[in-house]
Amino acid sequence: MKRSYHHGDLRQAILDATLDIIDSDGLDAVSLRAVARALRVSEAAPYHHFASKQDLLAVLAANAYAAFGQHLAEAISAAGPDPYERLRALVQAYVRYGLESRGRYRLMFGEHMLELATYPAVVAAGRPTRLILEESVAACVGPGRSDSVGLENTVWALAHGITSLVGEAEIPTGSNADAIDRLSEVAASVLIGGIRAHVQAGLC
Amino acid sequence: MKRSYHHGDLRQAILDATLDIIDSDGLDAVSLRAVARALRVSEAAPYHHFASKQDLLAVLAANAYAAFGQHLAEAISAAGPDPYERLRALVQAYVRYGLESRGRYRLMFGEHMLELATYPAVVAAGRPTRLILEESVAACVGPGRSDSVGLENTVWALAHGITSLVGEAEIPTGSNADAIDRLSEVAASVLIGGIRAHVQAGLC
DNA sequence: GTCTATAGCGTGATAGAC
DNA sequence: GTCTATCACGCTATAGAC
Repeated sequence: MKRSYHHGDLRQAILDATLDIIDSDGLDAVSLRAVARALRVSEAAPYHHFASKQDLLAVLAANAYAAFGQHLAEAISAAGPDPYERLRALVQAYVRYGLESRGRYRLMFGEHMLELATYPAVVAAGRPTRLILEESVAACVGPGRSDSVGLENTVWALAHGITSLVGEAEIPTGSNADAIDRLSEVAASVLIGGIRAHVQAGLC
Repeated sequence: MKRSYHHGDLRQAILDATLDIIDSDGLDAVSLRAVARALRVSEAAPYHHFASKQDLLAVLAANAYAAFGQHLAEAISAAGPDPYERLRALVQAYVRYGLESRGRYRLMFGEHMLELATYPAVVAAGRPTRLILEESVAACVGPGRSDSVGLENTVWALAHGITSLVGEAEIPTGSNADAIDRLSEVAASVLIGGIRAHVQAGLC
């Protein structure tokens, strides 16, 4: 019986269906009614598994961090031993992923996160991803340096800024992957040069 | 007669009331019905002056660029003659304004701009603001350099990234203005160091 | 414990009367 | 130029069937 969602299958089916909608039609296309329709279930059914649309998105956002973090970690590993080259690869991979999976990226870092920031589970799930950022920056500035949280946030903000502005078509690239890579490349170079100078000046 | 909106007063009243809502309750609080209620006018009345909510927001977004650009220009002027110090002031002013006027900032650079990017008037209105960015970067790299569009976008992305992440509480600052300024300061320093290195390497 | 049916309310948008 | 319906659709809560 395909539609026997009793015994807990519906919860996972809702998560899967919502992710499908996010990937195919974008984050804004998500509505609990659309999810219910896709699963041929009543409009109220999802509410027995998620108290609100926000709760559902919070779970999905928490899940999404794992895939994102793993993607970044792999890109860093493939970049070799030099910490600055690894940082460059991190920025490049961050932007690429954010634009190729725009729905999921917005799910994790979009404007609705102001409300989702109140979910401890979401915040906790995002921590490993930020740890990758921290480690990447720490590897550049060297051990024993004083806190480099400002640098980490700078790296993050730059990667997020490119992803957002290109994703919103404010920086026009015509979805040209090469143009996006070039922009990431320039940004990463500036970042690396800036961090080098910052470290040499003993500001960190 | 206070409520004689005939003869075109209503259009301006709608623009004013919407901006009031954006400033006081945020961009998400805007609805044409709320605007109509505030003006004690029927729910359908706004539609005779703006074909859709998007059209209304597009007009406001176009208007908002002027104030933002002027704010940035003033901050740059007050920073003295050194182009790098002016760039630092630009970043600082950008982030401050974006967070102090978060509703207006999202109106100009938020996620809904993907749709508004199709409005030629909006794109045109945003150009002067981007010109300020271009000139600020050009003043650093010096005249006669080849195109520095990558650097401009890098500066913009960093400023936008900080504004977004702090605004969405992803980078926690507790609305502490000093913490925000410190972050902008570090980011601007990295940016300046990176651009200097970029220029010295002859990459621009 | 799981799902359906229904209803309340807010929103964007349109048609036709004044 | 404005108003009074009216429709379609979204989120959410509640009552009740199984």
